[in-house]
Amino acid sequence: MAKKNGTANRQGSGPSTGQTERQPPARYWELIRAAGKLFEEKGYQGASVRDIADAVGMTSGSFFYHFATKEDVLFAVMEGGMLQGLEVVTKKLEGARSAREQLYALVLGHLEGLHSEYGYAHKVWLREWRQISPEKRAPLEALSQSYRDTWLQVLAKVKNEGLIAADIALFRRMTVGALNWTVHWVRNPTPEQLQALAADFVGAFLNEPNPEVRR
Amino acid sequence: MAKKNGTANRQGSGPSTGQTERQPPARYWELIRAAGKLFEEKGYQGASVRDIADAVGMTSGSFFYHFATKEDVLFAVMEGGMLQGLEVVTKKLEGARSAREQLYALVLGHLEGLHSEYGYAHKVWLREWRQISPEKRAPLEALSQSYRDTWLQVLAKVKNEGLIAADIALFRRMTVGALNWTVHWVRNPTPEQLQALAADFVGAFLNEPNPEVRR
DNA sequence: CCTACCGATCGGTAGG
DNA sequence: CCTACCGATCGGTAGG
Repeated sequence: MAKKNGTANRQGSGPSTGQTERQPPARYWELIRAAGKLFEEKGYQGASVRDIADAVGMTSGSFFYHFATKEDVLFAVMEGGMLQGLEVVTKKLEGARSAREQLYALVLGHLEGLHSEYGYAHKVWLREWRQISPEKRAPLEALSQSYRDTWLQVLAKVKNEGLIAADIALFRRMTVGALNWTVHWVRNPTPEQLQALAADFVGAFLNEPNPEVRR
Repeated sequence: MAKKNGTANRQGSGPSTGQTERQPPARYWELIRAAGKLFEEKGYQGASVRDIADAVGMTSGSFFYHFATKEDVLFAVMEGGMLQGLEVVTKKLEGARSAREQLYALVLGHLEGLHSEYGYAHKVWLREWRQISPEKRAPLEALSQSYRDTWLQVLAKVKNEGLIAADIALFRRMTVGALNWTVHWVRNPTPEQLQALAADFVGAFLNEPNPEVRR
C-alpha cells in the first residue's frame, strides 16, 4: 500500500522475468526498519532521507526507488507497527479467561508493543502522527479504531463485573494515556519487569488493595 | 537566562541611555509566544526562524538580535510555560483543604495548564523535550522536579487517608500520563467542561462509585 | 539501484 | 532591528 515499485510489486502486477516465487523485498523492509529507528531517535523531520539510505548502505537517490516520498516510509513504519501490535494483542487475549485477566493481557500487550525491539514503530506513531497528511490518515485511523474497539470490549466486561465504576471511554483514555507515558520513564525493561509493571498498573487502574509483597 | 541581548538585559547590566525604568521587552515575549504557537502547530523542526520572525513582523536576521540560537527560544517557551504553570497550581492548591480536594486541584490545574490559551507551552514541552540539548536541560529538569514534588506531597496525603492503594510514584505517573494524553482528544474545552473532566478523572483515578447524575 | 544534479530552504552572520 | 548574504542540507528527479 505504501509501496512504490519494489520487486514484489512488479511481480505482483503481472508475469515477470521467469521467477515463479515472490522474492522477499528485503531492502524494502530494511528501509522501513532503519527509518523507524531513525525517526524514533531524531524525529521525522530530524532524520533525512540520506540518513535512512545510509543506514542500509544505499544512496539517497535509491531510496526513491522504494518509496515515492519520505512520508510514505513514515506511513509504512506506522502501519507495520500497528499491524504487528494488533496481532500480538489478539493472540494474548485468546489465552485470557476472566475479564480481569483480559485487562491484564491488554495492558501487558500494550507495554510489550511499546518496549519491544519493534517499539520504535509505536513511539513514532505517538510522536509523529501529525506528519501524516490528512488524506493519508484514514487507513491508519481504521487500525487505531480496531485497537480501540478491542479495548472497549474488554472494558465493558470489566465494568459489568463491577471492577470499575467510571465510564469505560474515559477509563480507556486514562489507561492508554498512562501506558503510553511509560515511553518517558521506562528504559529497556526485561520481560519480567514488564510483567511486574503490567500487574502494578492493573492494580492501580482498579485501585485494588495491594498484594502482600509489593510495596 | 535564555536572553541574548534585549533591551532589558542591556539596561540591567549597567547605566544606559537615560531610561531609569526597565522597558518591557515586548518584542522578546512576542517572539516567545509566536514561537510557542508555531512549534505547537508545526513542530520545532517544522517551524523555521523565518516563520517565527514573520509572525511578529520582523526579518529573520532580527530574530538573532533577541535569541542567539533557535534552541534558545524553544528553551524560553518551555521555561515560561512551566513557571506559569507552577504558579497557577500553587495558588489553586492553597484553596484546597482535604487531600481529595487537593488532588482535584492538581488535576484541574494540570488540565487548565494544558488547555488554556498558553497551553502551547506545555504541549511543546511534551513533544519537543528531546530537542533541548542535554547541557541545557538542567534548569528545566529542576522545574519539572519541583512540580513532581508537589504532586508527590499531595499523593502521600491521599494515600494516608486510604483513598489509593498503589505506590504513589506509580500513581503519579499513571495520573500525569492520563492527563497529558488529553492533548490528543480534548479540543478547546470551556472552563466548565474542564471542571467536569477533572471531577471525572479524580473519580476514575480513585475508582470511586459514580455520583448520581453522571454516567 | 547509482550518479549527478536541481531549486528551495535552512540556521546563522557581518556590517551597519 | 534591517539588508544582504553564506555554506550546508534538504526532498526529490533525470537518465541510465
